[in-house]
Amino acid sequence: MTEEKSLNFLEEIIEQDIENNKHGGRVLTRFPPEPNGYLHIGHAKSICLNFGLGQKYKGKTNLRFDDTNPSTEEVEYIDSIKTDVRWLGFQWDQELYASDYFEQLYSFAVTLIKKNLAYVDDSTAEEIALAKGTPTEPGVPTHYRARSIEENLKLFEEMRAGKYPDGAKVLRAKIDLSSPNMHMRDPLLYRIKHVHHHRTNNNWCIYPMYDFAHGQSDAIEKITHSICTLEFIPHRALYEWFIEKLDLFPSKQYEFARLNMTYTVMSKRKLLQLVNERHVNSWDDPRMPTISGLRRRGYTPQSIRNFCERIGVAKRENNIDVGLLEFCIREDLNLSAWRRMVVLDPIKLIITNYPEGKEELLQSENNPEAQNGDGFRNIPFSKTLWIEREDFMENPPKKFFRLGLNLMVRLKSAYIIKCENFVKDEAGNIREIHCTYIPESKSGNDTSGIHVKGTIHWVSIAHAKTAEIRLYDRLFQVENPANEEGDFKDYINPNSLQIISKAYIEPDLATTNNNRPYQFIRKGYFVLDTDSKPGHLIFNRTVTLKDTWAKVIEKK
RNA sequence: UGCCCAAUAGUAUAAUGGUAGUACAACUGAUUUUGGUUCAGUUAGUCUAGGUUCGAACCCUGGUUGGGCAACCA
Repeated sequence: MTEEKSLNFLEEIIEQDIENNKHGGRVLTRFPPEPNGYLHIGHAKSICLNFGLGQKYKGKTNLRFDDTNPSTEEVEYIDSIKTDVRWLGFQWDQELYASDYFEQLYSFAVTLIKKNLAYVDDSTAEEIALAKGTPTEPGVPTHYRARSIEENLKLFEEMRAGKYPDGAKVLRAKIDLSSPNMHMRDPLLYRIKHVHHHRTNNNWCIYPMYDFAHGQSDAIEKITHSICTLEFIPHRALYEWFIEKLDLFPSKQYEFARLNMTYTVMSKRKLLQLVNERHVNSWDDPRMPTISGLRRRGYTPQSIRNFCERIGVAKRENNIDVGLLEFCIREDLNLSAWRRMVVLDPIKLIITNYPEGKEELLQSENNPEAQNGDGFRNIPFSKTLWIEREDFMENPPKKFFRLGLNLMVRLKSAYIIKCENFVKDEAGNIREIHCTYIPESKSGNDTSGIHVKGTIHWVSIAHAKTAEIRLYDRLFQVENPANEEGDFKDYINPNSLQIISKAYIEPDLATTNNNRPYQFIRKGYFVLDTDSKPGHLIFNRTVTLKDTWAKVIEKK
């Protein structure tokens, strides 16, 4: 295989396996979420990895819900996970559930008991934890470890039959209480939980633990490459132990480093806290790193897939610059977003030599980056306009290519104007800017011979419509909130959401009613929010444009 | 003071015993009716000490640093 791009370590393993005709060259991966929360950008990395490997090596990928803990899992999460995976652009081969295998897993457990490799332990959770020892001291057996096979068989059956209350007994593997790997010190296989399960209802009151369910589920499905995150490395020995002792299909587990990203948190627990404690409005709040949040924010599946491709895959702990994600969405939107003019912070501009009552319809391209231009729309022009307050300065610094006394700029798709005067109120605030325009400088038909450095956006006051605009910024003020002293929530950015209730938009934009991304010229990329209604448009800012001028100003 | 994993520019990620490369970020400049885009360029890296070798980011040993492991969570 002659690839220009180098392979990541998983691709290397798979290509070697294919070369050695392992599993007849077959590749089958799986994405195994637990349905107890919403998917986030870190899951996107795993999804792109698993489905991507399946595609690349002409294999398949299953979606398997790891639903072995009914006390935290809900159908709501299953639906959102399926929606998010599909939205990202992936198609699973089979939709499966670990709970589909409960009967089979039970018989696996019986097999282990019969081989004297598992036993029922009546100790409490605390007693078991204590008897396990510590990483530096070996564990000791509880006296239940010596139970006979017959007794274990009987007790385990009674556990299933519901004879015992929650916590009364557990089934444990009998491995090695002095293993340096804590996970091999007689790990728990089954616990009693008299809880309704969203798929098996009340059929079961004992549920398998992750370690006893995951690997066997992989084996049952004949998964060839079971890819998980680094924290499961110590579980691998157990994973292989079960497969060996039960003589199952030899699925192999491989581990990669999970995604971390600057200025956000990624653990389900922390995200749940942000929602429950109302630091954000919902799981799909556009400030959340959840897939649903990113979607609502205006991120495209393509941009997220590109991001996951660019960050790579390795075994090293990482903290990816959120700037890379922002680069990926700008890159994508630059090619597709229609340009529109919107004034967020308005100030009135009067063109003194433009006839009162005159109107012109000016043409402007929807997207200068699209090969064919993607068409045009008309924009009404008149004597009085809204422009951005920050595009005028009373005392402009050098290289300020915008408006100031006697300075000239072009009004995008319209005329070149020159600032002649401005009006202040008693408080000293600038209320109006007075300009003259140059009739020969009309866009597309400019015979004036004048060249100006700056171009600014505008909206005709008489024709402007309004919309609510929600400006988002990073949710946290520090790069790695989870690693800071104290509570991560102390580092929440108080200005992560700024609402502009009344921005002026060009009339064409007021008719939008779809998910099309827009670039508000010179301001950023925006998309209609799900709260938006025909009479009350709401736009979310997906990301700002790169702003080198802001950087220059900041330095001064 | 046990076991396991990792260590390459600011952030990620390649180079698999033979020229340390790519992307983002940063910085210059050109182009531009978006201070956007595009284009050209610059800065900047092998944790450390030994060893093997003609030759080491890569192999070996010790150390250092970071991370993980003792849930009836996954």
